[in-house]
Formats: sequence, structure tokens, C-alpha cells
Amino acid sequence: MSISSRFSVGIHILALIELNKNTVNTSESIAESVNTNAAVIRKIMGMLKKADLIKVQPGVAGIQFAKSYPEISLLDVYQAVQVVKDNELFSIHNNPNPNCIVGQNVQGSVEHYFNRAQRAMEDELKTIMIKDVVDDMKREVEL
Amino acid sequence: MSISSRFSVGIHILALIELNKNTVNTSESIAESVNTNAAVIRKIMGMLKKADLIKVQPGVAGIQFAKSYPEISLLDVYQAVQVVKDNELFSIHNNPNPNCIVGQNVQGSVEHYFNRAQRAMEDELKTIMIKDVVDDMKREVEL
DNA sequence: ATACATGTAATGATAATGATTACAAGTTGT
DNA sequence: ACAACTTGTAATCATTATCATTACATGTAT
Repeated sequence: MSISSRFSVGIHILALIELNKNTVNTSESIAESVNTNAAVIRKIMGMLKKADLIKVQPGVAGIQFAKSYPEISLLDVYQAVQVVKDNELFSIHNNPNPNCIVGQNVQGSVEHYFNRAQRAMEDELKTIMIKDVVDDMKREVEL
Repeated sequence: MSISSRFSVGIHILALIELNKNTVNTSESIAESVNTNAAVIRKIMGMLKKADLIKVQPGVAGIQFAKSYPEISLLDVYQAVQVVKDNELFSIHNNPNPNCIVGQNVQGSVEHYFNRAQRAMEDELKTIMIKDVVDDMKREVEL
């Protein structure tokens, strides 16, 4: 299993806004950079918009940041594209046997620890900014 | 998306070994507790065996721990059941446009941060022992 | 009004998972 | 040796999620 690439595409989109400041980014041009279909980009743009990360207007070309660019973390994107539901990174086996004491209690016991692990990952994402990714890229490209 | 329930089933199996010390656990009896098919249990048992967490013999009923029970962490199980490949919790969009500087470099820049987040989650799993889960369950059941 | 953008729904291909069935291979006790 | 039972493992199927694609409605600007 793997977390949907919507996440990495979302990051890609936001990075492009900063890196292509001087040009107008359309879903078409972004799709070219990502190498996917424009409809896919538009769908993800919609999610980023709903999460108040970007501003997009129907009918008018171009994307802008909706909040201060350096303040956008990977966690913001991760949550925006809804790639993992709250406390559901790990799935617990659905139907334990109701007649088995163990079966009935494993779920509750394990759930708490699963949430702890998921939170550790998300806390780490919170510390990483889109700006960090973009700065890395700028450095690489300038070599 | 969600990480396969093989993980929680693997934990379930190991917990049963400790909780049912006095009885012989067969893939059939475990399958009843988990409420799934015995073949599913056998497959996961095979993975736990390969990772040297349990001892199972073809033809002979019963499972035993292969290493000291209190030393088995959730990370051990997680790795045994191969629910997430190394550094592939997050998937990066496959085919960036080779003509686009940004497309080509997003991957490398992002990968490093993705690995960091995955490692944070796995480090947390390392601190949680099967014994912790079992102790919680014993406490709950005794209420 | 035309040209072009975003928004969104429907469809299809692909892949992963879990359940199930079936059977080979190993062990034990008589 | 044989019968009964177990693990090991492969094949198949239904279900689900994702991504790509097509199509079209809706919105904006010149």
C-alpha cells in the first residue's frame, strides 16, 4: 500500500506557483509539468482551494496562494488532499468474533497505539514547509 | 487509503499466543477469534515465522514465540507483514515531464522529507511492545 | 458572442486486499 | 503403514481505491 500520489502532486502544484511567479499557471500547464491529465490537476486544485491554501476562480486563468507562502506546511497539503482520514492510517480488522474475549478487545487496545504512530508522522509533516521543498529545488537547479 | 489490516491481524495472533498460553492455538482457532479464514491466518503466520517472531512447524499444531515475548515491538510485526515497503509510505507521482525542470526535481526534493515522516512513524512503533497491548487487554478484561 | 478557463461527473483500466477453495506436504498416534 | 489432522501455498473472485480520460456545464474577459 502507499499513500495516494495526490499528496505529492499537491506539493508539486504549490511549488509551481512560487517557482513560476512570473507566468500564469493554468491547469493545463501544470498538468504538463506533472505529466498527467488537466482534470486531475483541477480536482486537486479544488481540494487545495477548499482548504484555503490557494485562490482559484472559475473562468479565470491562474492560481495564487491564499495564505502566506512560507507558512504552508506539508501537513496542510496532506490534510487538504484527504489522503489519509483522521486516525485511519492503520486499518483494524473489521469483524472480530463477538464471542471471543480477545477478538473483542484487541481493537480498542491497538487503536490507541496506532493513533500515536500516525500522530508522530503527522507531527513531522507539520515541521516541513513547502518553502523548504522549494528552496531545495532552487538550490539544485542553480548547480 | 489505509495500511493493510495484516498488521492488526499480526498483532492479534501474537497477543493470542500469550493470552492462550495454556491451550494449543491452531490456524483454525485463531481464525475464529479474528473472524476470518484460516488460510489468511496461515499466510500471516508464515510472514511472522519468516521474520523469526514465531515458531511454527508444518504438520504440528501450535505456535510459540521465537524470541523473548516482551522484546517484540509493533515495528517488528509491521516489518514482518510487509505492509509498507521501505521508504514507500508516500508514493511520488510516477512520470514527471522530463522537459520540465520543476517536474524533474520535485521528486528528489520531496522524497527526503517523505522518508523523514515515515521514519517518525516507524520510530514510534518501535517504542510500543506487543506486551503493552496485551497488558492493556488483560486490564480491560479483568474489569 | 467567442475564446478560454475552471468545476465536476461518468467511465474505464489497473492494482491491492481479503475471503475462499483446494490440495500438497509434514507430523502424530495407532 | 495408515488415518486424522495440521501447516504451506497457489488460484480464483469480489470489492475497493486510484488515476487517466472524456465530456460538458459554468464562469470570465475581450
